[in-house]
Amino acid sequence: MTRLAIGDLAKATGTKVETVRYYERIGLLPEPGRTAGNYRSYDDGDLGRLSFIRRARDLGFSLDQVRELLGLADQRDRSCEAVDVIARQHLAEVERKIADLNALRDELADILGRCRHGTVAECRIIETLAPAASA
Amino acid sequence: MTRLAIGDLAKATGTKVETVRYYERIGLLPEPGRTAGNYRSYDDGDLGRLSFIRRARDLGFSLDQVRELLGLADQRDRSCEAVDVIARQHLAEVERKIADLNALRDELADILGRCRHGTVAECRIIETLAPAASA
DNA sequence: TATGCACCCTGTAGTCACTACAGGGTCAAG
DNA sequence: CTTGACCCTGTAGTGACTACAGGGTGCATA
Repeated sequence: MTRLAIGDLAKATGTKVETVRYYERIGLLPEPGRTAGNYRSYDDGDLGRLSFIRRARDLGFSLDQVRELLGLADQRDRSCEAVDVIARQHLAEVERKIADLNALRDELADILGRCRHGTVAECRIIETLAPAASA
Repeated sequence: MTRLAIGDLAKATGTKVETVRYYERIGLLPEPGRTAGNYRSYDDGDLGRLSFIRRARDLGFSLDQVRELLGLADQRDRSCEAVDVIARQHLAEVERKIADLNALRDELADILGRCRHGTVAECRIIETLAPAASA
């Protein structure tokens, strides 16, 4: 039975120590056992759970979504439909963000393309930002 | 000479009243004059400045970048190179975010495509999240 | 005149997901 | 026996707002 200190757990999952304690504080990780010297002591189950959390975070799921996914992952006999729904919602959200950013990029590129590199007074970028021409 | 109450200014620029006060607090908007009843009183200059801020924010510039752009906009005789640099940096940042999100979308779509809609125990999504199979 | 209502004021705390201290304790190596 | 790496708790900061609580102002209507 492997016992891990918080630093080992953090390193094994690419997490900062403070973040591990933060996840514990918000109830995402269970309170681990303690050593005689009051150090947190983790096992393989904790390692798996934290890996799950980090992987889901890397995929852009919010901590609330991660919490739901963790809850679902434990009910092994249930249908995985709820899991699918969360992932699908997240995908839709990502696609919306991409569309927004694409529009933004086009607008920025357009503005930049019109800059003639003169003085601020005749700068198209500033002009675009201040539509009504004021101070 | 038009005099605007904070609510009018907010409405005219599509801003919330609290946000206007927040911009004042962080020094992005100057402290306006006050009426006898201690209400903030704005003029056209304030309207122009807030419009500028909102437009820049809509284009995704950070408040620090907005602060710089506002400072530059006032130096009408300077070269607009610094303006161009800020905008170019922002464009690069937006393009980086788009690339990241595209990669994320592909990964999510891939995971979702592998879901066979059975039980959680055999769910590909959960499996993908927990690479080492633990609880 | 009273009263209702929309608007305004200040100050503080909450959001999200961490991150960064300050000020201390523990433990193994040299 | 001391040095250094690690650990502990608790609090405050990040960005860009947003949301109260608890009060004051100003105008129209009954």
